[in-house]
Amino acid sequence: MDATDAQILAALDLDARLSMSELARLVGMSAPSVSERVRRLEAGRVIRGFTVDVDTRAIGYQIRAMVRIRLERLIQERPEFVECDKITGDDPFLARLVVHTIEQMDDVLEALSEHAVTSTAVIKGTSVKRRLPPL
Amino acid sequence: MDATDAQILAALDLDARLSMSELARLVGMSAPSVSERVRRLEAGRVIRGFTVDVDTRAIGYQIRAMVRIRLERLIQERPEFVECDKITGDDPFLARLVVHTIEQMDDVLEALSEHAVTSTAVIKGTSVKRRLPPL
DNA sequence: AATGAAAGCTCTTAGAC
DNA sequence: GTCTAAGAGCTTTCATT
Repeated sequence: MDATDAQILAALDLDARLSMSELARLVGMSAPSVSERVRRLEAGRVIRGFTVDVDTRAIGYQIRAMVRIRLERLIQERPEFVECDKITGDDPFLARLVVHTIEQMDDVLEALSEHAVTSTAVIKGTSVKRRLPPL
Repeated sequence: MDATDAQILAALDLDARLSMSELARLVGMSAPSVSERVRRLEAGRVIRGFTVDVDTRAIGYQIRAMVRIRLERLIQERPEFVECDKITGDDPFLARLVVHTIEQMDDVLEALSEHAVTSTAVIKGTSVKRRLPPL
C-alpha cells in the first residue's frame, strides 16, 4: 500500500467501473502496471470486491430502519435485513432493515417480537454517504 | 424494472466489474441490450454508482464502532466516520467509526465529548454482509 | 516493479426488425 | 426494445529495463 495504491482505491471508490486505461491516466502510469496493482490489491484482500450502489427507494423500498435485537438467526433469515453487525451492549446485533411501507415494517417487527425484544430507529435521512477513511 | 433488470442488479452486486458481454451471457441477451439496460438503470437513478469494497482492517483500521450523537457537523468533519444516518430517537445521528487503535477511538470520542454526549458500541463482527433486498 | 508493442477481446454505434 | 455487424478502444501478454 503506497500512495499510488491509495489513489487507485480512492478512484475506484468513486467509480468502480473505471477502465484500467482511465485509471492509468489518473495515476500517471501505464495500463498494465495499474492492472497488476489492482490484481495485487485483490489478492492481498485489501479489495474484497466491487459492488453496485442501488437506491432501494427507487425500487419501491420507501422505509429504512436500524433494529437492535438479541437473536442473529432471525436477521439472517429475513432478506429485508440488508446488513447486520455484532456489537457490544445489551442487544448484541444491530441490523439495517429495508421495507416498502410502515405496515410491512410492523409485520416484520411483530414477527420478530415473538422470539426476541427489538428496539427500532427509523432512518430519516443520510448525513454522510459511505466513504473510505483516510488512506 | 423487470426480471432481467433484477438479474442485472443481482449480478452487479456480486461483481460490479463484470463486462457487458459476461453480463449478457448471464441474462441471455446481447451485449448492446444489456449495456442499454444498465445505462437506463443509471439514468433512472436506480443505480447510484459503482464502488469498491475495501477491507479497512487490511489497511490498518483494526477497530470499528457505531456512535450515536446529537451533532451532525462533528461527524461530517471527521473522516474517520465513514457513514452517518439521521434517525429517530434522542440522539439523532448514528455513525460508523473506523480507527487504527482503541487509543485513537478514545481520542476521537474525547474530542467529540467537548461538544456533545455520545454513546458508542464497538463492532465485534459482521453477521450479515451488505446485500440487496428482494428484487 | 514498470514500460511499450502487439494480439485478442470487448464495447459501442449503426442500421434493421 | 432487441438484434447483428463492424470499427474503435481496451486488456493482457511478453520481452525489456
